[in-house]
Amino acid sequence: MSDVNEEEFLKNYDMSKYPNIAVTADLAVFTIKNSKLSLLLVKRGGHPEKGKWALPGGFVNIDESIDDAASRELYEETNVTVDNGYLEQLCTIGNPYRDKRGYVVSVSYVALIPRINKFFASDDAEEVHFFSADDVLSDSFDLAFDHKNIVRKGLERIRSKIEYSPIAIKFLEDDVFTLSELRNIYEIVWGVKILSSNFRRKMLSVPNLLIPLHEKKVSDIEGGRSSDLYQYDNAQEIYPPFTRRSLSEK
Amino acid sequence: MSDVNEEEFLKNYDMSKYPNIAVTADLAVFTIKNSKLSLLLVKRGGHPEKGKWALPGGFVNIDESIDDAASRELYEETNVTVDNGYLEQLCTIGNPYRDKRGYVVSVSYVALIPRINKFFASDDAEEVHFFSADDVLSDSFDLAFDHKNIVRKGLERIRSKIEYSPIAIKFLEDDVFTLSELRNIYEIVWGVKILSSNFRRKMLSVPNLLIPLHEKKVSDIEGGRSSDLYQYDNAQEIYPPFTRRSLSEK
DNA sequence: GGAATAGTGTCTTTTAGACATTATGTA
DNA sequence: TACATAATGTCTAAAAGACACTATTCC
Repeated sequence: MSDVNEEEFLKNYDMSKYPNIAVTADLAVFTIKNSKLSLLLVKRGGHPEKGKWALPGGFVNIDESIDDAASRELYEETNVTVDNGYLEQLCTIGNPYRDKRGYVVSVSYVALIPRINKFFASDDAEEVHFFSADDVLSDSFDLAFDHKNIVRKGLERIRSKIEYSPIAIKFLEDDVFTLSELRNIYEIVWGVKILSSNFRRKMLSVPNLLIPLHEKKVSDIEGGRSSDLYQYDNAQEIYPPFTRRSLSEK
Repeated sequence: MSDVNEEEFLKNYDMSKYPNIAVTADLAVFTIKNSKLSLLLVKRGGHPEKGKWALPGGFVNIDESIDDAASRELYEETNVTVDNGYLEQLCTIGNPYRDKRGYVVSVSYVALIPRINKFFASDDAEEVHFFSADDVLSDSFDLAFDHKNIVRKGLERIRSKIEYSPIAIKFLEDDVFTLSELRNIYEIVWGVKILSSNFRRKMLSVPNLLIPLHEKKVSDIEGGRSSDLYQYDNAQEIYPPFTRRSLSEK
């Protein structure tokens, strides 16, 4: 091989010599809806897997990062944004068999968002809906491609990550909240009952996790003592973690 | 749009309409060498970034999964296999700027292998070498592409994962080992000193982690009481985790 | 007052940090 | 015997599980 420099090498470089691989960004977007952990799905409007429910997502463009593609595709298909939520990469699946169109790599993400009402289908999506995560993972629910595996993995990611990271707060609809509301998130995500006194002690013992506002929540429809309000401070971790291992089933 | 069925749709499907994106599998392969956590790097034999040290890896073929490509590329470039080690996906980076050749997505992996002597450069690699992980991450060490970010992330993945997963054992060269040898792995990976009595109590308290062989290790070069030998059983997790937070610097 | 939920206090168990003591090998 | 490391035991502290009890709020 002749001793070309890098500039020369790049000038004649032919990217098309590589296999024809397309890349999608797909998102498992979770929220709490009707006291259930729920997942945002879109009904596919086009082939393949037409008419099946699938994770929102789509092909990465040549001029954007995969992370950017994830946000864009979510917004284009469902009009949902993760501005007040949490978004992290989950895993990447790539093999010749998962998509009949050809070799399609899926880079998947997990998102946590507060419950919202402003979502509606557009672009390729024929319909958009939040489903109970349990329902989606049941045998009778048919998801497009290998998206059920991604959902399973995403769910486990969330269930384990709220143990040591304060991201459960991202499910809350207001930045001012009560300990009961936060505890409720944990109970729903884990499907367990948590003793409120122990939960309180734990959360308040984490450095820089919660700021007490010394205000009471204005009474809801419920009977019972009104609760103190808190705000998220800036803790990046919950240490020691708040584990779910020894909690009893709900 | 006419109402074609899926078969018809796929027959005329043109994958080349998607952006020209290439996918690589790249590996951060760690081992313990000279009592240091070390990382396997290859010196790039071709453009771009020619002559720089880089993670082993390469382009995914059209007929293989990304996971398979990772193992294959590692073997082709370095003749290293992870048969007795551990391999997991780390993260995926994709944007238009990270590779001058074009849009190249890197799917990265972390591997843990016992110390080996049987590695040598082949294929694109001009040279193969294990470097101290600390050296690689120092400012003065120049790595190709954004591989330093991957190394940083891989190192943190390992340091946190050995807390709650028994993968530290994958660093050991023999499937029969002493508690001191295992403790030594933790001390090196975390850069801390661990009290042997507490380490012993912890490890032996994890259900199904270690099988005592009721044999002594045949004396090494050291003076001191000879130690009991153990084997890994089948525990998939260390719970409660063995945390590094309160350990003192080495 | 009764029901429901919030908040406080306390007892106990589990787990881990620190370190003393004993055991067993080599030089 | 001196020394080094392994193994055991013990004291203490941190953290969490369980639960009793008090405080508010709505009806």
